[in-house]
Amino acid sequence: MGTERFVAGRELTIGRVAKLAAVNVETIRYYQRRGLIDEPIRPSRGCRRYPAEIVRHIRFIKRAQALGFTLDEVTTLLRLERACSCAETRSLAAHKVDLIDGKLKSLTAMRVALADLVEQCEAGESATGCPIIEALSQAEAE
Amino acid sequence: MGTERFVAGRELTIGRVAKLAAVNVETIRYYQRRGLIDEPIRPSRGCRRYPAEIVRHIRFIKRAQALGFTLDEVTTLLRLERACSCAETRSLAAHKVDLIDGKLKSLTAMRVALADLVEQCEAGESATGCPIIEALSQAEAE
DNA sequence: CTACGTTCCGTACTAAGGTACGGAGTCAAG
DNA sequence: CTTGACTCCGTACCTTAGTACGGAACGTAG
Repeated sequence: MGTERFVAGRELTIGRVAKLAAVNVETIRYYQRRGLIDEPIRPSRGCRRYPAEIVRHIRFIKRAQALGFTLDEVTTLLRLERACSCAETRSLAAHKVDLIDGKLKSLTAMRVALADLVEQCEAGESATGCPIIEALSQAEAE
Repeated sequence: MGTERFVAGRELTIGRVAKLAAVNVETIRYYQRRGLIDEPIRPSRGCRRYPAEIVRHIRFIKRAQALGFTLDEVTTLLRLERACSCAETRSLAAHKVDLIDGKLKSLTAMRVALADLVEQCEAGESATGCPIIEALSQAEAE
């Protein structure tokens, strides 16, 4: 059964970190490989022990992702955090807002077009066939 | 008269199809592998000849993609087209609209959160550090 | 006939963000 | 000491929608 023993200094095993941060163990290893989180000093023999802080770190990454940042951008964000570069951080975030606006625009257009088709289809307005299929089949539409 | 043995000019090489449909030759081969377009009967020796119709087919696929359908869904769409299943098609499209709505919602939330942070950052409201970094670092935010 | 351009075909690679696997090593309880 | 869970590590695989590559066969203009 459970074999976790907490040594002085609240050091965690990777499994415990994974549980606390609600991610997969493999994800943590992946983040280490990508340089997103520090790899703790590994005893020449034995398992790594992580400081409790690492959990906060992983949650930082996850929150950034939830805001639409890629892991590459998170890497930058972490660098900026260390450098206390507020202006650069802001510019990165502002750029991200622009990207999101672009996505919103095209997604909205998509939504309108598709919802229109569904509505036409429901209204049975077409004499010849399914309006959705017809729209897709149009030679020059767009 | 010439070198074309059958119905002059109606049959196309893959390269011509690609040009007419504005896609890569490899894309056509890829669609064939995925079963999205019919593979023309290949002469035991020699290159395949495509009916002009295939171009309309590929454009159908591209338009469906532009509306947010994945290629798997396009496969279904093509099946529904053949089966003339208007109701099923509509249900697929309606489901897609719902998915898009979900994406729009989360993207909008993302946009609001990020734009707020950028604004706070510009206003220099934080005494302690970059509001963006701070927000990401919050232990229990959200 | 020859040269050059296409086509054919399988395989491998791309991005992004992980997940899965297998064998060996480690750890702590009983 | 044994057992069983956990960890380590590299590598392979997943998704989606293609793109790239390389050698061989084809096909057509000159």
